[in-house]
Amino acid sequence: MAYDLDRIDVQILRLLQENARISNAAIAREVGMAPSAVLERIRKLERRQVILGYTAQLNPAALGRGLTAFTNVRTEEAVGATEAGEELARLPGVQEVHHTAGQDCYLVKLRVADTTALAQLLKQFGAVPTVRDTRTTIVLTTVCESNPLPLPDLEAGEGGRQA
Amino acid sequence: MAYDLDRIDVQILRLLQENARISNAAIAREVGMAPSAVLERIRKLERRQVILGYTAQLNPAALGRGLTAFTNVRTEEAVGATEAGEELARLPGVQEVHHTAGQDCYLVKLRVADTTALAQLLKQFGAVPTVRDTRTTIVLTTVCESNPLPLPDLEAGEGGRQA
DNA sequence: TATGAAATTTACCATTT
DNA sequence: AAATGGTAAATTTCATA
Repeated sequence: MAYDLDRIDVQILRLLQENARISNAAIAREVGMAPSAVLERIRKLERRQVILGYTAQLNPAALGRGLTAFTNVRTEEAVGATEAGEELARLPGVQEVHHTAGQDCYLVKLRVADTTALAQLLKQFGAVPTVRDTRTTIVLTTVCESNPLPLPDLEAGEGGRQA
Repeated sequence: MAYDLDRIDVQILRLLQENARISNAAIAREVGMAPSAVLERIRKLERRQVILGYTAQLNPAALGRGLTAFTNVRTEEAVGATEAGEELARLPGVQEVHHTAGQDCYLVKLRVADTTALAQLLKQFGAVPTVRDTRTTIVLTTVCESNPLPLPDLEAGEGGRQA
């Protein structure tokens, strides 16, 4: 159930991960197939949610969100509940919310303009029910973000055909 | 210098962030402009690095990387140095590397298959010069990832025309 | 910077193998 | 599943405003 991808699927994924705006025809040339066949594979990958979507990577600093931070949010939620996390995720500037093992904690990735905006956002965190406290780590420099996901390198099939 | 974007640029960015594979023509229809004008704006946004690229969002679990973790890596580097971070960033499975304030620390986002693969990757971290120790937090569930970056809502210009 | 027209390329769909 | 072929649509360049 995990992945029934063949070599061509992986090639297509690699190309799309590298440049999501590449044309179908260009993909077809790269993989040595007819464009219609490539299109059908892409549609299938989308349908099976191997591809979740396509997005432009925007420069946060150019858009007035030059400050990145990670905040650990401790809550008093029941075990396994994620209501607080979902509420945090709705606040503008919150980019990721992960529920972590260890303490009853969320790890939240933030994009804000400056420390003033950070303070305002953290204040909003405090207003979310069950939030007990927060601990924030400010990012000084980002060495790398959005490294590509390593793709399996298959010689041929991988277990079988695709559905 | 930060952003000389007008309302139409922001509209274009919003559409591309939502679906990077949207056609030029569709963008043009949405913003009420000729496709050629939209194309030129996109090229300019790319040139000015407001748009950094376009990427497919892939499902890590479907690609055999169902385990997400964040690792704090403490190093003995000189202040401001990022060689260790750059080396960490080259290891397959490392998706982000941020240099953080507070301790001499990197915060690293990982995508691995399972705890065995995690152990192997952390062992590689230990082999990087100046790395002193690591502390890893495992993600149980991800409430949200890749929330869109909030875009400025401009009524008209914002300071002036674009370069 | 925007438009509109023209040439090229692409996407899409029905059909065949 | 993949290729083919035909039509509509989109991309891109360029002249012009």
